[in-house]
Amino acid sequence: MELSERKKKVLRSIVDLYIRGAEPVGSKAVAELPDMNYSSATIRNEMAELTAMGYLEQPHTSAGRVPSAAGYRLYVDELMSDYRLSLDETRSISTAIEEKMQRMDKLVEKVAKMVSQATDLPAISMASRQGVVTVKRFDLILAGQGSFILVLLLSTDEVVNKLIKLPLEVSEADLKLLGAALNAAATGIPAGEFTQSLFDRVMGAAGSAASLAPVVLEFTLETLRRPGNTGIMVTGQHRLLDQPEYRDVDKAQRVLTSLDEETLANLPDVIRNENGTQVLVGPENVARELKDTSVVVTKFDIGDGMQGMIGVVGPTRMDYAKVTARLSYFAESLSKLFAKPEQKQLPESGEDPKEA
Amino acid sequence: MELSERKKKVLRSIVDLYIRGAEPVGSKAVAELPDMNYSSATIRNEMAELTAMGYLEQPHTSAGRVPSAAGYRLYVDELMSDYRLSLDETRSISTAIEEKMQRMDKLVEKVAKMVSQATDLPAISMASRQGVVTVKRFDLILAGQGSFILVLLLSTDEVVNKLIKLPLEVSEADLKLLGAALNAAATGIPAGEFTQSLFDRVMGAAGSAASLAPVVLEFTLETLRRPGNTGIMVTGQHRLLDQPEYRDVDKAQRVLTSLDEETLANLPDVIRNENGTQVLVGPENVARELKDTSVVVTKFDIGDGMQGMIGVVGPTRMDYAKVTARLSYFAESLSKLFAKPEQKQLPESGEDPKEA
DNA sequence: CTTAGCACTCAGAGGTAAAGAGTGCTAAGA
DNA sequence: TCTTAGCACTCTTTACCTCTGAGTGCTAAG
Repeated sequence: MELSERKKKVLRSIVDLYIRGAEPVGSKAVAELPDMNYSSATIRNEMAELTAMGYLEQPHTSAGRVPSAAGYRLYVDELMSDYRLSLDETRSISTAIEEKMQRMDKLVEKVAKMVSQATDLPAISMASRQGVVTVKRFDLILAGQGSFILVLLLSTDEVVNKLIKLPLEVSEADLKLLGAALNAAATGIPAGEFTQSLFDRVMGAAGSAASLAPVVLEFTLETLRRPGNTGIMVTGQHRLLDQPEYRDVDKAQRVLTSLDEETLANLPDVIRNENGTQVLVGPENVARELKDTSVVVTKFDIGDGMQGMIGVVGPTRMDYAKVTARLSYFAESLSKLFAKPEQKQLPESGEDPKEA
Repeated sequence: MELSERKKKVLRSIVDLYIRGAEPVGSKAVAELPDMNYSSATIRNEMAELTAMGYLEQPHTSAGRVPSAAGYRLYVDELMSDYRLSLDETRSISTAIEEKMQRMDKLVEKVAKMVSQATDLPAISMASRQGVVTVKRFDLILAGQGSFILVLLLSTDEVVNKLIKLPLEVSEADLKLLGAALNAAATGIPAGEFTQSLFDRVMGAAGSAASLAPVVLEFTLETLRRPGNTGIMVTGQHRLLDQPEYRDVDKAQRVLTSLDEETLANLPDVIRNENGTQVLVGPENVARELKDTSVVVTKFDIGDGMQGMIGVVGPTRMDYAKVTARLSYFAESLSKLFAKPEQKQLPESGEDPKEA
């Protein structure tokens, strides 16, 4: 059954008011809104019906109404007015993002921090690699007695390296031989196709350097297999305590705990299919602990088959319009940033360093 | 003035009781302890004196006593009984640490998680490089049209790399030339001595590849300068809310906020000089917000001029004996783990990969 | 269909009294 | 001289009460 225009207006007003005030909304408050041309009694009737229909709830008889999960759902899907970012907001977001940054995952993490700050809520973030990765090129560099550096250039243009120390002498010639063998047999091969026969082939071709091959191949396999996900990061947990609904320590505790743990690990599954910004309202959520908690997440591409996800966790009452707006803007900025890094200065490049 | 044995005993009992109960301790409770052979009145007298001496405090007239900062200090320094880790505890700690791990900082972070779990308190961690770093060796690898990989082997045996993309064609010969120039002029040089004349020298020696030199040198300088610190990580914040003293949301909020922020940035300074496990009691602490909060930290060497730090943050009342024991054990295990990695399997080596 | 009015409900604030914990001091006992 | 029992006193905590105010649902009039 479709809601009347007036009901929608009332519902929207209630959610809006509740978002600001975090307190049950009474008929009078709604009636006093500037563009609400009905008396509180009329509003009361509408509210009674909305309650019967399940869009509103009443904590106790003499309290105002609070939106139910269904109410929020409707609000998010249909009623929510677009929140326009002010010029100031966009500006500060943009300049913050443009800061030169290095590692992709660090960047996403850093952005999450900014999101958390911008929304005054805890933020979650994740960077993940999508699709299959292969090695584009192997390089082996002699690095002294019994040690050499293995450098892998991946199909994603990531560069990965490892210093390998062995209890046996390694010669330049051996490395060359092994390098050639690897580049011939193991480039362009996804982790799934690293079979025994591949190992054999490389070892055969590597001649005197055959004994080095297993170490190298194993590391390579490990690298290719490495789940592309950087794991979910959570930042700004403390901001949750700013929210009136978490003045109750036990509640806050429960939510914070499930944020910290691996509870969020299955979040990606929930989100995977959809694209863009999406809102998970309370009960729809993964963990039981997150009952009156909502999650707003957004996904974005960052090129080279990598994907990022940033999101915000907060009370179901949170200001969806604002949060969604901010989040989308961040995501978009990030996508753009990664889409055309070549337009930047010389020293800019896709990849990066930093080690153990 | 030295305390009488009995006073010490009373003080220790009070701290112990307070650690368990988180509530002011009365004379009766102390008198009822099994090995306390005095009546509550006697204890009361002792307590009055200890209060006068500043080791105890009284929240209000009719409440029991609470240890003052000085009281804790004394407790930690002299009175605390050794907490012996049970076999179970050591075993679970050891096996957890022994898990094969990759990046040093990730490892330290992971250990922090375990510490947090083991102590039921938030944990902080940091990995830092000590002393001056130089480049041991430069390598340049051609990686396609207009791009090459720069690989730096550092004095710490870390390997750092960067994929550099340039809008100009690069030849194998150029790279060789540049590599030679770099290895001749810029190895063994700390960041502080990267002068203009060094730049000039490399560029002069690089001939046709001179144009590539600035990018490479800048990145190198950046790498060497990069503060060795991985930044302080905080895990398990939510556990703070388990502690009765943080049932007050505002308080918890304040502490959590200052944990999250850069407040901890100057913690290293406080700790730098000392070695081993140390306890910072309340007021001694860095941030004002951490007033009735204590920090127990421990530092340990992990070879190659790297140092680690793990610690625990909790109410001043925390169980110092237990926490200190756990922490020391973790630190020791980590030190050992890093001290002799060669005893492990072949593929084990000092360094590692992963990029972004 | 809208609105004014009214009786009713119920959470929360404020105030008071009783209970309970712990103290300091005094005086008696070892 | 040191220890301990006893007691008056202080002060927090808790329970309980009342009162207030917000908000409701219903009814009847416009």
